[in-house]
Amino acid sequence: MSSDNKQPEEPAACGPEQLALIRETVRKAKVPKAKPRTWRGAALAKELPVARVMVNKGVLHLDQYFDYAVPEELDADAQPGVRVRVRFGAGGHRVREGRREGGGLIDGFLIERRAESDYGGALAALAYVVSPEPVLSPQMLALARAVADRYAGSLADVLQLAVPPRNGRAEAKPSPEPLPPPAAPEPGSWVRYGRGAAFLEALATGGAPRAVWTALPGPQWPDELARAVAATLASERGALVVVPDGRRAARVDAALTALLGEGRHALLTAESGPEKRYRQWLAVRRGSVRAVVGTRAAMFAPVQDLGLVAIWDDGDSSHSDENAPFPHVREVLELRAAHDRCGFLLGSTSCTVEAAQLVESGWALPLIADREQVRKSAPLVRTVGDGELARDEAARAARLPSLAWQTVRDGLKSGPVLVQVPRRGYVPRLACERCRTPARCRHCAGPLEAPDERDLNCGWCGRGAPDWHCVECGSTRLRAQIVGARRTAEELGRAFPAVQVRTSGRDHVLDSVPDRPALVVSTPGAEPVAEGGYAAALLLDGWAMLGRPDLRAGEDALRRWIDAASLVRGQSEGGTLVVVAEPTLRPVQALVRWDPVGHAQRELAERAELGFPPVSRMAAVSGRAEAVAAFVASAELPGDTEVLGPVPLRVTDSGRPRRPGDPPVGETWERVLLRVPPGSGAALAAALKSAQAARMARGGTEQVRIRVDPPDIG
DNA sequence: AGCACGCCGACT
DNA sequence: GTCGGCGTGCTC
Repeated sequence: MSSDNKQPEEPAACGPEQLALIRETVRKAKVPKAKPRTWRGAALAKELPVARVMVNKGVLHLDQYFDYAVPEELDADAQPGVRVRVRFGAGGHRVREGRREGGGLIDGFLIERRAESDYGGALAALAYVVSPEPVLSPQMLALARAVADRYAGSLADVLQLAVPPRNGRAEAKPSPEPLPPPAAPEPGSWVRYGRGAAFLEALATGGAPRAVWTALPGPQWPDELARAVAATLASERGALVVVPDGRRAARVDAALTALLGEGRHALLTAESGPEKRYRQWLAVRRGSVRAVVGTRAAMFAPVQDLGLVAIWDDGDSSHSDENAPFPHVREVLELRAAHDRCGFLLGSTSCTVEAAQLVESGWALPLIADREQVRKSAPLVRTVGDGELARDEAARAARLPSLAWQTVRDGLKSGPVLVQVPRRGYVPRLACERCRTPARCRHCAGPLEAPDERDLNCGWCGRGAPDWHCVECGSTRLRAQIVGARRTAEELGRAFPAVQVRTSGRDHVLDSVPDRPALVVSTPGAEPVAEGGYAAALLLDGWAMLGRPDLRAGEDALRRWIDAASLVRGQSEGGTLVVVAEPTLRPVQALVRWDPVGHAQRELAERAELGFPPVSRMAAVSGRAEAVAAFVASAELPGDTEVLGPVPLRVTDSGRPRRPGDPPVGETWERVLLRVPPGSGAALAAALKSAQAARMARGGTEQVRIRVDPPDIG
């Protein structure tokens, strides 16, 4: 019985639940076009008595709507976008003690009101409207659908990411009155970039410019982002900035407050609790606040009259959502820019291949500074190669080249010195022993792996490579680099006993260090900011970074080096950086020349040649062997799809905690990679989605996971 | 996923 | 005759 329910589940004696009774009698009689039956004793809404509802029931139904009748008493509240609860499930037919039973109450979103339904049967009624707050706007629905399509995922999954859980207390509070738009800001340090001021001007006058911005090293970028936001607000439109972590969100937040004062922007991060977060989200949706800065989940923030979407540091892996269908912030913001016809700004001190592709395709314009500006803000970069290290007797003993010793010693005279060591657990990729060219499969160009000492096979298609030889130099010997950087850092500390050694890493991250001599040992991404800039920096074991079995190894290494190098004083102030890595390698050269864009462009050209993402698009299908095989066979893949594999799915790091997406304990899984040429990505996603839907409809109980743009392809 | 309906074998 | 096995299919 429902008498103890707090929610208005059974609104009235002859409320919607009674309607189901009649439904029993009508059920067998097929009525071709179903106007909702005018059930005895139950008044329906006079206008548009049908509610189309997106039912929140996991993967089961892929993007299917269900029609419900709207009882008269819910007519006013049952507007498009509100949360509703409905009875759903086969149990709904059973009647006991004059009451409809079974078919539990589940959540849904009211998508639209209609005059009639195309469903053949009789409609159940909405149980109740959770709250009249329209949390799902038509634009957000369209965006969520586009994201679901792009990633072969379900709309329900995307909506789960896009609309935060309700909090009644937050909803009851009225949002503050919106402040008037600010005046257009001065360009500030944007003048350092060729078209920087013009970009702001375009935003301020209601335009929708799109740019890939290669930011100069230094602390100005939060202020520059804030000015782009302010310019957009000045045009009476909203703006959204997504950054990788709370630390950087706080910096942009501070810059916005400095520029605009309080009340014009919201900070949406996971750090504030659910109530506060939902309150801010509502303030944004209701139009009280027109600018948002936040982390990943903020990519769906319901900013009204969107004029600008911006992402900072798109190469950072936290821009990839951890939940199905694993959308990436950059891709979602691209979709938003296209849907809302708004401006787009991708900023980074480095450059991803995807960003280079946006420029190359002409979709976005580059915002770059001239070489003179770069020289002013970046340190002097010097390299020590492996060969040099081998020749240097002293270096071999101490495992550190003399140039590095010198640089540290000199640096410590005038300030802190940063030592970047790679994180533990990097599994290096196989490469030619002589020239370090990565070992690739002759058939599909996937990465070669050596599961045991003697066998060599491809990590993508699984074919063996018994007679491998290097395509560049002909050598037949492979090598995998062993890392000893942590120890090197310890030795360094012993070598300078008078100097304080501080560490920053995964477990505890230092925010900043004071401006006095100290050795600061840090893993990539955890580098503290030095108040006056580091006097020098040492980047150790570039090999470990470059040798990771990942398509992005080079790009990631360069990004992390640039991040560290950005904390060092410019070369005009004596800032020096030494990187221990082969100077002939592309990412190393790019660091020396401080040319992340050139690096990404060359990488892009190579990917196009080899048929790698993002030029081609890939999707991974994983599950038990038979399930994967059956799935791939049943999918009507585009004609130009290449099927690579299957290969056994290995969990590389046996000690690491289990993650969602890992196979269930005790099961052995396989993975197939699907690859399509440019232009067929949407067709591939659509094929995968409909194959998955068909499988579900057939009652496929076994798990088959689909991931478009898989992150971990050697 | 649940959950009911349905169409075959051992029981009062 | 009818109780109940779980194979199939539906949920507005």
